[in-house]
Amino acid sequence: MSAEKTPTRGELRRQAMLDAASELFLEKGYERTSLSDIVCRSKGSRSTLYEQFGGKEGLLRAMIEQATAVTWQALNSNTFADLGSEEGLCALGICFVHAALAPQSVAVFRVLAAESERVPEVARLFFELGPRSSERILAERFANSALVRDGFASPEQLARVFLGSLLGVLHARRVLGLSVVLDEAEMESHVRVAVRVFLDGVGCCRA
Amino acid sequence: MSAEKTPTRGELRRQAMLDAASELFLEKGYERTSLSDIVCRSKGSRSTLYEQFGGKEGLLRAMIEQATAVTWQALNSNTFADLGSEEGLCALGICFVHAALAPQSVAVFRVLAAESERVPEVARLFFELGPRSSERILAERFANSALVRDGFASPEQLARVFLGSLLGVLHARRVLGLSVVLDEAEMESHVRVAVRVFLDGVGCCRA
DNA sequence: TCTATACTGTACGGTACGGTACAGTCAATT
DNA sequence: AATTGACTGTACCGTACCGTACAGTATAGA
Repeated sequence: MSAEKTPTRGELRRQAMLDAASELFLEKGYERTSLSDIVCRSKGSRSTLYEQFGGKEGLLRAMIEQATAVTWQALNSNTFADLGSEEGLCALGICFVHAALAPQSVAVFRVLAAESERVPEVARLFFELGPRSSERILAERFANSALVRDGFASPEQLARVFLGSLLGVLHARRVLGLSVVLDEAEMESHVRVAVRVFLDGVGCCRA
Repeated sequence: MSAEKTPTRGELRRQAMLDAASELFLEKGYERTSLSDIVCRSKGSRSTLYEQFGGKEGLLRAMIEQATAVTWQALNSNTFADLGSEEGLCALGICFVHAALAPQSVAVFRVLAAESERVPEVARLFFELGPRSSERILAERFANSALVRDGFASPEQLARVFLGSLLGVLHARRVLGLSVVLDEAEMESHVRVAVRVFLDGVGCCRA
């Protein structure tokens, strides 16, 4: 449908190496994954790796850029027309949590947590394409919305608070490797609670 | 005042090494910090390091356990009597954000993000003494509180949502090394917004 | 002061890894 | 089938690091 040609042999090898690197970085971390591991799993060769990526760090960048693009694609391509409504916020919320907790996303986050000093521009790219993008979308909508009370909080603050409440401490759990698997229903339930709290709070209109 | 004796020479050297390791792991990450770096900065010797910690991984454990205890001490020792009120929630919130965003805490998180597979019990310890502890305190209070509407959400869900909203995406920023320094006033403002949203929401009582 | 203990400083072994070189092999195109 | 370019497999170099050994030195207690 799109302009995709049948991939050349080189493109296939490249992708196989990216996939292998992605898996291994997830399993063992960046520093503890050796080039030989990657070459071995990708069934490619050392020489090709150097031709394609120029070295270990080049492979890291390529892997992160691809994983980021793939994982957050849905969020950035979606227009999210009705962000004022509960339903609209839930839709974005579910999308956001999916993206943030996806195994690939967690893998990238782990690697960047350890290596951000060394590849700061990749860390920035990940954040901009990922969480920051959602933050911007939300802040913009909030700014033109009746949701924001005058002088109460900036749209940016509200966006941060809302997105944080969606993740709760689930992201930290995942990154630390402590998480039980979160099934679809639990996740959706969590998002609904967060959205309700955000819109109506938990204590008002009650006493 | 307490049972602290004047520390022995050994205890002093041990602490100097822990401090040096803490700084270096923060600056360069665990894998990229060599024992020689630590020995050099601590002005100690290689032999002493092995006597005290048994190796690099022992040093890692000791450093994380100490940093965790120190950083989250205020939160776990505080009783937080009035968690039903806005003021009480703000007090806990500020304490929580301080603990979570403290440089030492971020350093530990970074290391554990990369190494959690290798020292899972340390990762669990960090989480239990840190975020999980706050989650428990809150959930318990919420359970005995008028805050929780019947059938709306479990106390645990609310605690997760609330703590997440306190952090927003600030923690991720810090861990990825992207954060501008957050001054005290901004932080407090953020916490106040989060607490207000949690209690009253942002859209209710309005239309 | 004398002695036992603990810390220092340095050197070394073994290993693992990143990166390079190069000869051999395979695949696509004509 | 021939040719050209791309991929493979392996061997190798330099380096860095963990962990150990050991001789020398400072410190605390009798």
